[in-house]
Amino acid sequence: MGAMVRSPCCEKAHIKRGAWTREEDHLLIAYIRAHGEGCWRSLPMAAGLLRCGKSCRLRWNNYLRPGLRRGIFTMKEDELIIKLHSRLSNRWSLIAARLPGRTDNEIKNHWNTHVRRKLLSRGTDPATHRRLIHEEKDTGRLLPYKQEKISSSSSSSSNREGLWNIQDYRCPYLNLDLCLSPPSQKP
DNA sequence: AATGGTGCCAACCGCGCTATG
DNA sequence: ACATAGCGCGGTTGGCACCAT
Repeated sequence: MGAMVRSPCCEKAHIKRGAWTREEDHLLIAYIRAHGEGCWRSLPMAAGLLRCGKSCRLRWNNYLRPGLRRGIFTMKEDELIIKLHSRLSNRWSLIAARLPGRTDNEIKNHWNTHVRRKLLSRGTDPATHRRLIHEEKDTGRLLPYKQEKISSSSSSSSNREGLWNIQDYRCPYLNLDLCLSPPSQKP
């Protein structure tokens, strides 16, 4: 069957999946301490783990690697995530690169569970970072911004172009000096 | 106390990109 | 120039913890 373009990431035989145990964590940490991060594919066997390399990499990057700060996101982190998301959209790895100690997975989870709600409660569409509007017929329902609806607002039309209704929600991120290059990139 | 619903997060899946032979 | 392997990313989900009924 030549349609098989890609083999599965792990051999079918005896590969463990699901939550990592303490013992597995210790094996992975010990191996990487001794040998450094290298070839993920060959790591599991060398480290005595019945996992695929991908699973090891994920566990290391998202949970075990040194320098991770886990726990509650601060308000400043939240605001930074919102800023960065407004510029970078769902490019979580780029966002994570600007939040020391946070992983892309963690930020993505945090976004989906907390930040989206926070923005919605502010009347901001989390996908576009634009104002949500109330649909009059459908009481209280928030909809994504539609330009033709804005004329009913009391604000002057001078600010229309930006779609950011600053008197309702001040967007602190319009003048960010951000770029898309990795933060560590040499000038 | 038992059951059903919801929120959360660690981990998985599949795809695209890059390196390598 | 091409095929393949491996890695990294982002979307998605399984299953646990917690809460309401």
